Amino acid sequence: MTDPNATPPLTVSRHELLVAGSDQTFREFIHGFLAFTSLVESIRDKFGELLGLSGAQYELFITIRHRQGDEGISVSHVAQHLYVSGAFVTMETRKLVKLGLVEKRPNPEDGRSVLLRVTPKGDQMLEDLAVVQRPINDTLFECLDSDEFRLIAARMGCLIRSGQRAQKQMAYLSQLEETTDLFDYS
Amino acid sequence: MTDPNATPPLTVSRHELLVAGSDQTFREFIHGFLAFTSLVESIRDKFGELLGLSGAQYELFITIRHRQGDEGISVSHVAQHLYVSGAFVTMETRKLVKLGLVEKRPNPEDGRSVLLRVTPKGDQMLEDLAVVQRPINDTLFECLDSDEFRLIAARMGCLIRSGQRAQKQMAYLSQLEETTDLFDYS
DNA sequence: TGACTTAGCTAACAAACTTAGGTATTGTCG
DNA sequence: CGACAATACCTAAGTTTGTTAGCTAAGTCA
Repeated sequence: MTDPNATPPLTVSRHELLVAGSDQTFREFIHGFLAFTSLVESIRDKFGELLGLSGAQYELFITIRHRQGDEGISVSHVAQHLYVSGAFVTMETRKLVKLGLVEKRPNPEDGRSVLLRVTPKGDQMLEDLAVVQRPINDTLFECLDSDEFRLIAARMGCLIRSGQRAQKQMAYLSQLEETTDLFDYS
Repeated sequence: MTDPNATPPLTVSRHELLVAGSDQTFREFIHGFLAFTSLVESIRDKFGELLGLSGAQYELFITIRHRQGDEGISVSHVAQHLYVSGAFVTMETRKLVKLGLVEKRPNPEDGRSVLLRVTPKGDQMLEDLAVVQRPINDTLFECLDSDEFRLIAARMGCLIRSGQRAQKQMAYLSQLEETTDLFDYS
């Protein structure tokens, strides 16, 4: 028999993430974070729509521009940054190339590799879009003052690295599960 | 002819979000935020997998528990919180009901409405899962100290409200576009 | 009562991916 | 050098994750 008054077990243990010994704040924070994420994604879909792109295509597009450097970025590197399969990048990139927004050229240093770069037309489209993005982004982060924004921006790199560690840790744990069947509720 | 040395237009204008008059930090922040979001989502998919659920089902599942209160939550309210269609909630909920994790009962106060609630079996599964979540969540937010965590957690509500405003603003602007064809690059 | 709106369901479809399997190229090691 | 594994990309087929359209039942309100 489960005690209906039992406190559910904590979903975090670091004392920095507990408030009065409870993970309630953390749980609220996670749900809030996910809700905010949905909102940001729906807005990004609209940005893409203005350019005639799907949300995924738009994300691919701005990722290429952000990472292209002087020479361009390879398909596999884009896939790594977006955490999607290379095959998906190949397929969606083809559409961007067809639209004249991205160009592909062979990597002179590696015959297997292809370098992706945003075309001048693509750059122009993104510059035009900024007119729309500006007021939306201003609204989106209205809550943050200068110090708060800088703090969070400065933490992003660390958060991504810790996220990658957590992801690996999770992969290990879930592979462990496979062999022990701890969660077999069938 | 486009001047290759021209600075791209700003994607934000609030001075709080600009660093030395540039939106470079903001752009990095957005890309970092999206990358972090992908990592969190991939981890959540794994949590779901341990319970035999897809990522979307798991998200639905924990959202029902989070919002059910004493009486349960309606299909349409869940859909609103997750920003998905009611039809999708109906379909995925059916699977959770079949697995015995969620129960549906008619809303005594409204014959059209159905109330969703996590069953004791479902609660037990989520409690067992906490053992795995704890170390992963600890790793995921290693970068944040107590003050930073509390600050960000305290800002979530405001961020969601501003996100909703931005979403409406965006819907308005994009509907405006439809009639003016400002972004017709065809 | 009649006209409209809302809640939920089903079915058909579209979008956003993945996996499997192929080819060409490169790196490595006896 | 030659064999062989690994890497980069591509294509095709399938899966997951949603959506829209249209229906029924129930509530709202003049």
